[in-house]
Amino acid sequence: MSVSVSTRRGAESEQAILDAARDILAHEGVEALSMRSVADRVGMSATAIYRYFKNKDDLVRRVVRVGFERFGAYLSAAGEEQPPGSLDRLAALGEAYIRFALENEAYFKLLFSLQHPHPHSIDDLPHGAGHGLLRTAVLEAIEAGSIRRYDPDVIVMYLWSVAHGLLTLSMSCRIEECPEFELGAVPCGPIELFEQFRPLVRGGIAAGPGDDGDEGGAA
Amino acid sequence: MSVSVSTRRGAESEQAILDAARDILAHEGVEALSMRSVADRVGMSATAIYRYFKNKDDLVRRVVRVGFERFGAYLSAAGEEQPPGSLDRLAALGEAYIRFALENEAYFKLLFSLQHPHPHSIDDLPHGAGHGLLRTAVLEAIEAGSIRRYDPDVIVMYLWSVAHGLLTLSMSCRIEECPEFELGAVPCGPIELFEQFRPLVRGGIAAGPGDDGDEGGAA
DNA sequence: CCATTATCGTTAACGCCGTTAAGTTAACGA
DNA sequence: TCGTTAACTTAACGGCGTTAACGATAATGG
Repeated sequence: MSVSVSTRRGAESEQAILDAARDILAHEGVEALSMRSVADRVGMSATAIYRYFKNKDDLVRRVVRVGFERFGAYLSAAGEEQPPGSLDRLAALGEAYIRFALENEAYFKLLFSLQHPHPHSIDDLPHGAGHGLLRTAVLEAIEAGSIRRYDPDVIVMYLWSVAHGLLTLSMSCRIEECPEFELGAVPCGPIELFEQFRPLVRGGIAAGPGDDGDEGGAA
Repeated sequence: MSVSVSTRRGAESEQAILDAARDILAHEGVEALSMRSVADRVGMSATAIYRYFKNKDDLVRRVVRVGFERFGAYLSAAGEEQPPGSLDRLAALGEAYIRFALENEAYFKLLFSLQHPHPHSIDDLPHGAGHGLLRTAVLEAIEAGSIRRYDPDVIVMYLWSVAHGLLTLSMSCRIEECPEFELGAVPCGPIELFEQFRPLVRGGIAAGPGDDGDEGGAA
C-alpha cells in the first residue's frame, strides 16, 4: 500500500541529487559545488534539495561517504594482491592510498580538508578510510615477524602519516613543479617518491653499523 | 619625489589592515575572515581595502607570509638547540614544526589548505617553510654519519611527510578524540605520537636480525 | 595663493552564496 | 469528496567578493 510511487520518486530524486553533486565535485571541483549548481543539474530549484538533505554540509557529507566506500574497496583489493603479513602488503596499501587520492583528488581534498574536516572521528569513515585495513595488516605483519614488535597503533599512525603527509604536501605545494624534486633529472611525483621512501620506512634513516656506502641518491 | 607623508599614511593603513586580518584569522578563524570583517575592525569600508590589496587572495597571501616568517625563525631556533649533524637536531625540527602548527593552527591550516593552496611552490614560502633548514640539517647529518647516505631530497621529503602527515591527520580526523589513540590509557596528541615515531624513523619498521623476517621485498 | 592632481576613502550596486518562509500542485487514504 | 501530505516552486533575507562612480582632503606646481 504505502511504500508507493511518491516515496519511490522521492528516493530517486535524492539519488539524482547525490549523483549530480558527485559529478560536479569530480569534474568541476569543490568551488563549483553549490546548492544552485546541483539543483540546475537535476532540473529543480535549489530549495528542493532541502527536502532530502538538511543543508549543504549534510549533502556534502553524503557525497563524500559514497566516494569513500570505493576507497575502502580499492585499498582492500590492493592489499590482497600481496601476501598477508608481508611488508609488500603494507607498501601496497600505501601506494593504493596515494593512487586513489590522486585519481579522486576532489574527494580526497574535501574529506581531509583542514578547514571543514568531514570525519568527526576516524570511525566516521567507511572502514575508517582504510584505517581498519591498515591496522589489520600491521597486526598480521607483526605476528608474521615481518616488522618489529611495537605498539601497532603507533605503527599504523606512522605509516598513515608518511603516505598522507606526502600526499597533502604534494597537493598543497605542487612539489612536482619544484626543480629540487627531480630525482636523477626525472620529475618525481608522489608515487615515485613513495617508492623511494620504502628503504627508509623499512630500515630507518639511521646509519647502519659499519655503514658508509651510498645506497641511493641523485646526480 | 619624496616618500612623503601621504605615502606613509597609506602604508599605515596597509599595516592596520594586515594586523586586523591577522587578528581575525588567529582569534576567530578563517571563516570569520572577510573583507567586511577586516574593514570593520580597522574602521573603514570594505572596498577601501582594494586600495592596498588586489583582492582577498592577495590580502590572505600577505597575512600568511608574515605569519610564516615567524615559522622559519621558530624552526631555526629549535634546530640550533641541538648539535649540528645530529639526529636530535632533525627530531627537534620535526617537533618544532608540529608545535608551531598547533600553536598557530589557523595559519597552518590556511597555508596548507588543500582547497586553495597558497604556496605555488615550496620556494614561495619564506625559508621554504623550513624546507631549506631541514635540507641543510639532513646534509649535515649525512656528512656527520648520523644518518645513512641516501638522496637527501628524498630524506627531506620523507621527514617532512611524517611530521606533516601526522599533523594534518590529527587536525582533520581529531585523532585525540578516538579511543583507539590512547597509548597506555593516556590520550595522545600529535606531539606524544611524534615522540613514539622516533624509533621507527631512526631504525625502520622492519624486524631486526634475529626475528625471522620476510625481508625479500621488491627492491 | 590658487588650481591641479593624486591619494584615500565613501556609498550603491551586481551577482553569487546558503538558507528560510510561504505558496502551489498532484496523488493518496478515508 | 475532502483533507492530508509529499514534492516542488517562487520570493526573499542577509552575507559574501568585487566593481563603479563619486567625494573629501592633502600635496604639489606655477
